[in-house]
Amino acid sequence: MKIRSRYAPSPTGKMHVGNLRTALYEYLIAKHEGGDFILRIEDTDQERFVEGAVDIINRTLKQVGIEYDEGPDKDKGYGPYVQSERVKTGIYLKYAKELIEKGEAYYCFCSKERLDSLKTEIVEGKEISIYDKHCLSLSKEEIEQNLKEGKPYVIRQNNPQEGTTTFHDILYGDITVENKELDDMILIKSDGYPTYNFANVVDDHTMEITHVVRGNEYLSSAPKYDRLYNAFGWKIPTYVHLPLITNEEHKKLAKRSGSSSFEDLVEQGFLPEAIINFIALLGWSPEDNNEIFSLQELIEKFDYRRINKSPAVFDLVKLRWMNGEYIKKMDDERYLQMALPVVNEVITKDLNKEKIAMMCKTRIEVFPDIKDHIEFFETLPEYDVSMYEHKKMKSTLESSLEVLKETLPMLEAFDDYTNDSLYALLSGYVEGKQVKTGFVMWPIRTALSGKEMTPAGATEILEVLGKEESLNRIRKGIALLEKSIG
RNA sequence: GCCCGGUUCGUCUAACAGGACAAGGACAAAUCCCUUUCAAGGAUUAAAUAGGAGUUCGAGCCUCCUAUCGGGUACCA
Repeated sequence: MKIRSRYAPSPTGKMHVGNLRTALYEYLIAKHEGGDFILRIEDTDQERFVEGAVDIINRTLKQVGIEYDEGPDKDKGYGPYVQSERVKTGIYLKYAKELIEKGEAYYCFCSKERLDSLKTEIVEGKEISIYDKHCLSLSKEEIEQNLKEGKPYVIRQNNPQEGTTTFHDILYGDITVENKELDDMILIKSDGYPTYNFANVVDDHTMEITHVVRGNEYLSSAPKYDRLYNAFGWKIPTYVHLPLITNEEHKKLAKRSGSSSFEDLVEQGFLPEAIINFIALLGWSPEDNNEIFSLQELIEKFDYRRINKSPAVFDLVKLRWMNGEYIKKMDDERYLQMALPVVNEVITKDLNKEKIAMMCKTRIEVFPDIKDHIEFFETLPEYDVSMYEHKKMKSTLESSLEVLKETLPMLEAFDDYTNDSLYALLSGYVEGKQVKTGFVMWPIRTALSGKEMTPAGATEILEVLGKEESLNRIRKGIALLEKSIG
């Protein structure tokens, strides 16, 4: 049978990485076996609906390269694909009534006040309430009467007080619960909209969904789903409940953490393909030891039976590393396209920006990292004279001063400020002096940059800075050293 | 409270259906090589089966208890 998987987000705001992972896994499961991936918008909660959230979903999927076979704008006969539109077709009410007839559901006219009075205990700030099946005992006449009067009602699932229900999850195996633990959850709300729980079951069935991937938080309500499916006599889809993603403190990744949504990450300079790659590995691993995968490779390798069931910490450090790997592999054209804007933010002088950008390619993990690397090109920072001392280079204040003083006239007399020529020039000096290259390069680089580390060597910096600015900086270095030595 | 889950190096994880006392890989860390500084690249090191019982010839894999983390207990999804 052809796999039909679905991603069914609620348009309530940003795309949380947990949701993205769900979408990705749904997509991979389907595509791995040539199935269809469907997008369905679950907007049954009008209160939480956020304007523009659907756009975010669409944009995100597009950016990461997940294409759906069916969706709101791609009806293949199972539409509509937006639940609020499905409500208008009367589909949910129809099925709810069917359940009532079967005795698996019932009308409930209880007022909010009565419901509140049921809330007996308060544990850790949470109110515990169990519906007492009050309205189950209503007679047919009473129900008719209430309905006729237009009394607001909801439709609740009628769960038995005895026996057990077992449902099956691909990862967690069989989970059995006592039926008395199953509350009579609401299927149809008083505004006529179905609850998520009910809409989900109806839609998954009518859309012939074969595989359902969702967060762990639904594990508890899963048995109730099974009862619904069984009541209708429908085939239960394959369920895959995913472990949650936590932060470093092993707490649920909060919306506010600043890096919990796809957009946040993109804003921080992460590449969509790196994010997808990283997220795929949160709870799943391939058979071999590879870690870098394109979406296409993921499709080929993904086997949902290899999903892990323990919670995963969202490790930003590793994501940064992975992003760096992607940057290194990027072709130069695309790299420059993304790097140049950052360079331009920092460098206003007329310098070779492309060259500057390219220097950073193997040194950054995220594009904004470029800034710190290149600021010295724009302005020479104040630096401490002690920076001229370097054990490994055998560089001291005195030796640095000597090197700078001796190379200055050479550089003044030289006009071909290109890396190779400059390197040849200074190499000549190095040879004549019988010292290590670094012994000469260190003080020059220091004078040019005022930094302990730079994305390029001395001669490259000379080239980019140009003759005039370079000489100025070296003279400044000499002055600093002379003043310090006294 | 009640119900349901999870627990392998600091982190992500591997270990075929319980079978080798070096429990593998990656990130991070440390050391070394290379080097025109720092990276990159190469090499190496340290680091884990939550605790306790039990089943078994044999347990990270099975059972129970404890601890701990999480989820649910909504006219939210």
